[in-house]
Formats: sequence, structure tokens, C-alpha cells
Amino acid sequence: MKKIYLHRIEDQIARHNTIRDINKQIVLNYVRARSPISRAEIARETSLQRSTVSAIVDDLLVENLVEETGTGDSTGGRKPTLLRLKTGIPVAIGVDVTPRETFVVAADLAGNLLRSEKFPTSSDIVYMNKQITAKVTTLIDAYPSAKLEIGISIPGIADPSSGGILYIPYFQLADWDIGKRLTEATGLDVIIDNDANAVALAELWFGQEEVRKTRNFITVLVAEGVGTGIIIDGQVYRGENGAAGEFGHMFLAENAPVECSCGRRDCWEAHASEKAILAQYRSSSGNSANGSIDIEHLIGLAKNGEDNALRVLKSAAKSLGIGISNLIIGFSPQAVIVSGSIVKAWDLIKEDIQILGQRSIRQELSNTSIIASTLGDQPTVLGSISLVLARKFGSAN
Amino acid sequence: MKKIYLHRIEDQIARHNTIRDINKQIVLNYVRARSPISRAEIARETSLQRSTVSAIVDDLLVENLVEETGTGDSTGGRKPTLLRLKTGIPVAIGVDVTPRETFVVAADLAGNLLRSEKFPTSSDIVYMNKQITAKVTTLIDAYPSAKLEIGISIPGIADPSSGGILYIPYFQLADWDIGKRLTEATGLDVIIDNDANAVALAELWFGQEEVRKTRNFITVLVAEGVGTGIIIDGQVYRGENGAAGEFGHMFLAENAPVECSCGRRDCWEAHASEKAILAQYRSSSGNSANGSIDIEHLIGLAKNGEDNALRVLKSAAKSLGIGISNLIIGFSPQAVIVSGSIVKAWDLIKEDIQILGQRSIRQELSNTSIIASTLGDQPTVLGSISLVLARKFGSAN
DNA sequence: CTTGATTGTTGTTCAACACAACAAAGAGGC
DNA sequence: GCCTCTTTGTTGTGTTGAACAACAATCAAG
Repeated sequence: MKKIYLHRIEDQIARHNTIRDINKQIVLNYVRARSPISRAEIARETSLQRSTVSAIVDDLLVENLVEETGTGDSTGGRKPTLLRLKTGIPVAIGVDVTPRETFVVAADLAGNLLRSEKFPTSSDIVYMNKQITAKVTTLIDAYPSAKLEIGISIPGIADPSSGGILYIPYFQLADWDIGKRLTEATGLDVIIDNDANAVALAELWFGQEEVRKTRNFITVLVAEGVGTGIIIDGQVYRGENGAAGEFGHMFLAENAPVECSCGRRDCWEAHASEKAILAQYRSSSGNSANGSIDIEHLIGLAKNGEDNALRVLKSAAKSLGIGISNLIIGFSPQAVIVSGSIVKAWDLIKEDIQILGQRSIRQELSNTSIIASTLGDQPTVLGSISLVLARKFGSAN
Repeated sequence: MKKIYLHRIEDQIARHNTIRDINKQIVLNYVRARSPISRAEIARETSLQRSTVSAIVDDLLVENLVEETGTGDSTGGRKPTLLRLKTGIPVAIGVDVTPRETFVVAADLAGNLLRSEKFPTSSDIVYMNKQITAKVTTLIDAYPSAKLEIGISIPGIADPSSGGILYIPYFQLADWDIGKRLTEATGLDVIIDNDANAVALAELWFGQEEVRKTRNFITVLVAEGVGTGIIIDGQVYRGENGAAGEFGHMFLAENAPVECSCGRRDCWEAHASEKAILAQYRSSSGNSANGSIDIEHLIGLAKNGEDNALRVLKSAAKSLGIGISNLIIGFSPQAVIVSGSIVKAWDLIKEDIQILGQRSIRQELSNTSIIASTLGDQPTVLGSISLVLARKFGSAN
């Protein structure tokens, strides 16, 4: 039971096409989840009439969202025509801004990357605008018949209402209006969100099966900073102002090894981010040639038995565990998913994280599992296109 | 954008009557919120056609949910017929089980109590079953034509799926199946939830205007224990297992003045509940005639300047503030609402709570306000009927 | 008293699902 | 190989309910 707020009520009123809109979304989700599947089976499972499902599928075929893929086996009657998502033509352009590189990709409905380009990220707004607009228009021109939307993932705070970017701490970049610029340049809809929310959506739609079925979970993205994405009842929890979920700046302990992007030294991020790990490694191993070591390299060293690298990783894991413990207390989600390069060291740090994280799981309440992401190397790229795909498959309320 | 889960999909499919169901709820909510209001004004605000609104209002009149209440002033044309919620006939029976007394009430759509009965709560299940069933059937018999549902608020953990009660710590009462029994005895639908969730719903539907407009807030119910009710996006957040929101058992500090209902001495509840306050008062003022002092009495003493009572209250307020601070960190809600008898001492404790609570409000993030409930003496009674009314006015998703 | 505005109702059209009938296609028994 | 029974997908009819337009009932104001 959800309260009906009278604010912007026109969007909530049911019109003639509301029935079809709802049922079309449901059928599309069936094709996505159970593909290959026949019209008749969708009708059975949804208790819609076969004729209704056929009409909806006709729509979806015309809209190029679904395609027929041969026939299945007979079970004593006419053979079913099987349906699946239309692949190979792009529906989403993803722009993934990370501190080091920016990726611009095109993906189809199933989340397959059809094209991918990248360039080094810069703090020069003019350069960034030019590069992104150029790459995006190249992709658009490559697929003239496609109906596209653009999703942008950024390592900062985004204002979902204005489509503008409020702040990217790493570059101290404020009021970057890339959303508006891209809309003007391309005429396409643009969705901007912070990287952790985007990754949370990616987990929801493309994660392991256990996660996709989960209604309430939290992702912890460990990268340059620490970001958290909260999924409650199958949607991103943004709070009223869109700035909720910034747990990276939760107070954890004094005297962090490095300054947080917000300037303090007591944030979770200052204890558990890649930046914190690398700083701690550098300071504890002397000022030798380690100046420009990156996180993947450090994990490699730890795996090869380098004591210092291992110790630093485990220390960060403990901080991660404490923060996760707070999140579990607050939300008692079904799962907490750790994402980012650090999962490559999962075997080394798993126990430290889980021991501290489980501390707050009371037996009589829920049992939250703490697991590593399976999204691979670039969860934020998948996140940027998930911003678009979540709209294609999700319902309005 | 919310994910569509294919579990129990038949309930989510849109049928013919879905349009009417949605719009009927919206119109009903307009009558509730803007009463007295005319058909034409509802049509203007919702952008539905006047004819459509008329048809829906006809339905609502037949269902006895709405009534006409004379005509309004003309603005240069025919005078509008004004509508309001139908009052005076009961739609909800509320059963409010508290540690000391159990209330059984009948309320109309507007939340007015039409009848109210009570009896002392006991740990004897047989007695409780008998008393509750008797009072409820008396109410039902008093209004033979009414279409009723029953809402039950309990100070414990309820299992919303089975309609049974899992556990009431105060009475160490397990597996009480009052829901099933009442359904069998009366044939009516029964909704059970814990008192904090019920109070949260009461705030959402009957609280001060500022709260009713709020989508995300948390109520902290200070009574025998400490309970929290979380409203996210206008609905109660229960987590996957229905047992979320049990923050009363969050770790706060060692050596609490009293044992928590769960047996520990480090829970929030063991520091900030009425029980904790009274225990601390007794131990610090010697074993004189204070054995059976209750919280209202203690607040009276503090208001009259009794040092010890005031000190004990302020100490509990600080614990409350710390716990609230954790909640704000976790959810960054728009508001935290403190409820229970302790609000009668709000002037005395306000500052202590707010100073500690505000500690965790980061400037750059949301600004949560910590306020006292305005629901009056018995928020849980209103809570029990809110369980029913939230269904009458809420939407299914 | 006339004109124009406002409210509520009535009749028509249109979208979309339910239901039933049917054609297409195939499995299995004899 | 033929007949029967299933299963799938399509087509036509009925029903719900919103949109739209026209109209009657009121009423204010010049």
C-alpha cells in the first residue's frame, strides 16, 4: 500500500493507453527473463488472453524491441513461435566518466556492447564537452535508424531533476551542464546519475541471478572514492533531494591515511577507497619507485605474497567491513554487493570484510549476505547503459 | 523506474477495471485532502473529464465512501455541489495491544473514533483471544450494515504474510495466531503490524501537514521499548522478511540501565525506552516509595523542577539523539518524528535530542528535521486503524 | 432581461481486454 | 495412413471505461 501524493497527479491518472502500457512492460519483461518464450506461454503465466498477448507482441515487433527466433518443440500440438529480445541494434548510449578514462558506448536491449570508444578524462570542461559530444554524435550517425537514449554515469553528485551535474569531487568540477548540452546537440533524452546508483541498477538488471531476484540490496562501489547505491523494492532510493546514498562520507574513524574528496579525514571513503589503499601502501613502503603504482598492480603484488601490499589491503577490508556493518544495521537488505577493482582481491579480503560485516547481523532479524560483484572490470560502463535500460524495462511506479 | 518482478505477476496485470480502480483511488484521495471539493474542481486538477469524475463519484456515493454536503459559492455560473468523506459510519476496527491496556475501537473513513473499549492486557493467550473477539464482535453487531476491516497493532514482531504474530517480547508471547482467529470468528480481513509501523502510517495519514506531504521519514516510538517505523516513498519499508526496522536493538553502548526486552544490555532500547528511564530514576533516587512510578508522573516531577527526574530524562534524550543520528546517516530522511508519552516532556528534552541528532547531518546533504509527534496520547490506537485506512486510500503499487 | 460562465449529465466514439470460434500444425493411437 | 485430440496463433464480438461534445441547469453581472 503506497500513498498517493497529489503532486503532479496528471502523470498518475490512468488513461486509455495505461492498460496497454502496463501490460506491454510486463510482456517485454517476460521476453527478457524467460527468452526464448512463446506467446502462448506468456499468456499462461500472466493469465492474459492469448489474443491480447499476440496484440502486444505485434506492437513490440513493430517497435523493434522483440524478434521471432524460429519455432520450439511441439508438446502434442502446433509448434510455438519463440520470441526473444531484439539484439544487434542499439537502444542506449552510455557515457561513463571515471577519474582516469571516459567511455562512450552503444548497447542493445540485452546489454551487449556494440561499439565502445574512450578517451582520457580531463578536468577541462570545454575539452570534455567537445570529446563527449563528438563521440556520441559519431555513434548516433553510425546507427541512423536507431531510437536512442543516453545514460551518463559520473563519480559525483548528480541532480536528477535538472539533468545537470552538481559536483565531481575528484576534479572539483561544479555545475557541469553536460546533460543539457547533449540534449541540445542530439535531441535525445539524457539520464544522469552517480556511478554507485548506476552500478546498483546494473546489478539489478545484469547481475547474478540471485541479485536480480532481490528486491532490497546495497552496492558498495570501491574506486577512487567509496560510493553506495541503494535498491529498495526494485528501485534506486535517492531520498527526497536526490543526494541520499552518499555513505562514503559517513563518519568512520579519525586519522584516515588520506584526505577524503570532501576534505575531511574521518570519512569511510578516506579509509576504504583505492586512494586510501594506495596512500597507505606508499607511506608504509618508503618513497621508492612506488609513486605511480595502481590498484591492480598492488593486488597483483599481494597475490604474489608481498607482505606490505597484503597488509594494506586487509586493513582497507576491515574498514569496508565496518562501514558495511552500519549499512546492514540501517537497511537490513538481503545482500550487500562489493564492486570495483578490489573484487579481484576478493579471496584475500573476503574474510576480513565478512567478519566485521556480519557483526551487526542479529540472528533474529534478517541474514544479509556480503558478496562480490560479477559485473566484471567496468561495472560503471554497464551502469551507464543500465540507466537507459532500466527505463525501457521498468514500470513508472 | 521500478523493476517489474515476475513473481505473482497476475496481480500486476492491468485489466479492464484497472483504469477505474486507479482513478477511483485518486478521486477519493482528492476528496480526502481537499474536502469540501466539487466534481468540477477534481476534474480540473486531475485533467480527467468532468463526466468521468461524475461517474467515479457516483460509484463512491454508492459505496458510502463519499457524501454530498450542500453547495458552494458560485463564481459566475452554476453553484458547485461539494463532496466530502462519508463520516459517522465505521469502516475500520482497530485493535491496539499495549503492555498495559488493549484498546478496541471503531473508526470512520476520516479517522474519527466512533466507539472505544479497553481492557487490561494479559499474558494469558486464552483470555486475550476471548476478550478481543468479544469486543470486536460487539462492535460489529453495533453496526450491522458496515463493511469493516480489522487492523491490529502489537508491540512486537508481526509476520505480515501469515497474519500471525511472531513474538511479543514484553509477554514473551510467541506464535499468537490472533489474526487467523479473528478472521475465522468474524469473516473480516485482518491486518497485523508492529506498533512502530502502525504509528508511522498514522503520521503519514493523520500527522501534521508537513509530515503528510513527506515521502521519506522515520518515526521513533518511545514506549515500553523503542520502535522505529520507516516510510520510504509513501509506504512502510519492511524489508524482504517483514522484520526490518527493528532498530530498537541496534547496538548503542554497553552497560545500559536496564535489560533490553531481547535480553541484552547494549541495545538502543535499553538506554532510551520508558523502561530505561524509570529504572534509572529508581536506582538513582533510592528504593523509597518510587517503586510504581510511571512515565507521565516522572515527567510531571521533572516539569515541577525535580532534579533527579530531569537528569534522567535528559540522559535518555541524549541516547535517543545518538540513535536518531544513526538513522539519519542511514536514510537521510526528510524528518524524524518522536512519538510516545515522552513528547509531553518535549520542551525539556528537545535540545539534547536535536544537538546529538544534528551531529550527523552533513551540510552538503539533506537537512533532516527532528520533531515531536502531534498524534496525541494514543498514537498506537490511531496506528491500528491507519493499517486499515492506508489500504482504503493507498494504491496497490 | 440578456449574455456569458460554470457545473453536472447524457450520448457517441475509441482503445483495449475477455471470450469464443476457428484455422494451422503436429503428436499419438489404431 | 488416417482419425482424433492438443496446442498455438488469429479473428470477430462483447464489455469496460475514458475522451469528447452537446446540452440543461444555475447563476453573476452588465
